[in-house]
Amino acid sequence: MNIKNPTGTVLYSIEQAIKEYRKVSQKNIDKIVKDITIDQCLVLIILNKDERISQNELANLIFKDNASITRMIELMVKKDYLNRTIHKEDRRKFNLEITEKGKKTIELINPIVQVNRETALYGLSQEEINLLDKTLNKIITNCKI
Amino acid sequence: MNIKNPTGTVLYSIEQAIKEYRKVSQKNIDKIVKDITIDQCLVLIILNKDERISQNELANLIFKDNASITRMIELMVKKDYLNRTIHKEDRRKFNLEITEKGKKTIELINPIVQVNRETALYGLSQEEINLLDKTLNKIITNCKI
DNA sequence: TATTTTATATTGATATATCAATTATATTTG
DNA sequence: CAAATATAATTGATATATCAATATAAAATA
Repeated sequence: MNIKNPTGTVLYSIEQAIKEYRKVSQKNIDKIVKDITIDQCLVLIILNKDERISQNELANLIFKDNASITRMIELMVKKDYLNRTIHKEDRRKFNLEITEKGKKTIELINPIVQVNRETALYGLSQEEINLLDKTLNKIITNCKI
Repeated sequence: MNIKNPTGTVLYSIEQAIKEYRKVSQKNIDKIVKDITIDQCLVLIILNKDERISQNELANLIFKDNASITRMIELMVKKDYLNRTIHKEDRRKFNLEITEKGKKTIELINPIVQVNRETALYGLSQEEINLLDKTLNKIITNCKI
């Protein structure tokens, strides 16, 4: 176990890993796009795959509260990354549409995201990654019960 | 790889694991102590081991910004978990002292923290945990470079 | 159909995260 | 020793996290 771990559990290492990853990722994004966070990037990337996704689903996908998503999207609309229009079939919902600026931004950040992931996982074998994922999912299941 | 992973990388699972762990941990703490967060608990636990620690060091240990620590401690003083006095040798620093209420709280939360960790790691072998820690530390090192 | 329940999203309050600028004190260096 | 530099912590501004309460619309049910 790591010396610099004041709790002595691997759960601390999990937190540390994700924090370091987020830090380096944000730093690399900042070099290319000035006014976007990694979570906002993730929103763009997810919407780019399927624009019909609701704010609710989006919140679940990126582990955020509905309230947080509301405010994130507000900002992203203000910064012209997204358009928001009322959903015709279900008037409680909204359509989230990626703007031209949003699309260009996705093009810019896609390679960075790739590099970030490769950087973080450098030197890990596929087997090691699979095992990591498997163990983490055990923990996720344990915590959900 | 997990179906419910929109990014397709294990880094998403890392984030998910720590979020679920924090959620269940906070829920269990709430049952016993009303007005404390898991990060504030961690502050108490760390200070309980060594009260001579500075705010700076504390921030690094729990992956927070100096500014965040300042405000967290402010609150913890207000809620009577900590006392804060000026450091005599270095007048830029402060002594952080756990109050009686803080000490009682530590007694209350210690068993919960244990249970939380056991819950999260239930069914994992020691070997599996060691490997997890090792892999995570590779990622941490990769991101720090 | 009217009422109740559920789902989607917003708002308000408060805490935390992050960055940059600032204050105060210590340490280093010329 | 004086000036420059470094360190510890705070403050301000803005974004995000979280919880509870609310508004609105849709779906279920009596």
